[in-house]
Amino acid sequence: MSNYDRIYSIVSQIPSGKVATYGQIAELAQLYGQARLVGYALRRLDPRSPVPWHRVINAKGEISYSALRRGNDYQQRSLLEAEGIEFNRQGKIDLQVYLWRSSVR
DNA sequence: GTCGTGACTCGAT
DNA sequence: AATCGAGCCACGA
Repeated sequence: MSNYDRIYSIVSQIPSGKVATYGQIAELAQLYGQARLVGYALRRLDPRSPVPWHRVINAKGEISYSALRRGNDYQQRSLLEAEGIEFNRQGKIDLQVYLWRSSVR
């Protein structure tokens, strides 16, 4: 089982209406300290993949932008809002409210 | 096999 | 509050 497989399976567990950070996913995938790898894995994911990639954000509660995504980041925000997640004035998500607390560990 | 890169994070400026 | 630099290491060319 590759690291990517673990990452995808964990991301798939995030419930609708909640979000998780890259670092959090890394920990759950037993890849502590390798948050970058999580982003790496999601980058090669297709936008129409079954994995809810849009529920993964950075530690600051913001959407991580990348030139390589070309507009998909805007779509991410729409998807999250459609699930009831709110963005504050600075385009940030309140992690205290929306962060996913995984039962597994 | 080597090398550059990065949807990140954290602590220090 | 905004920026910077270093750390992390699997992946793909």
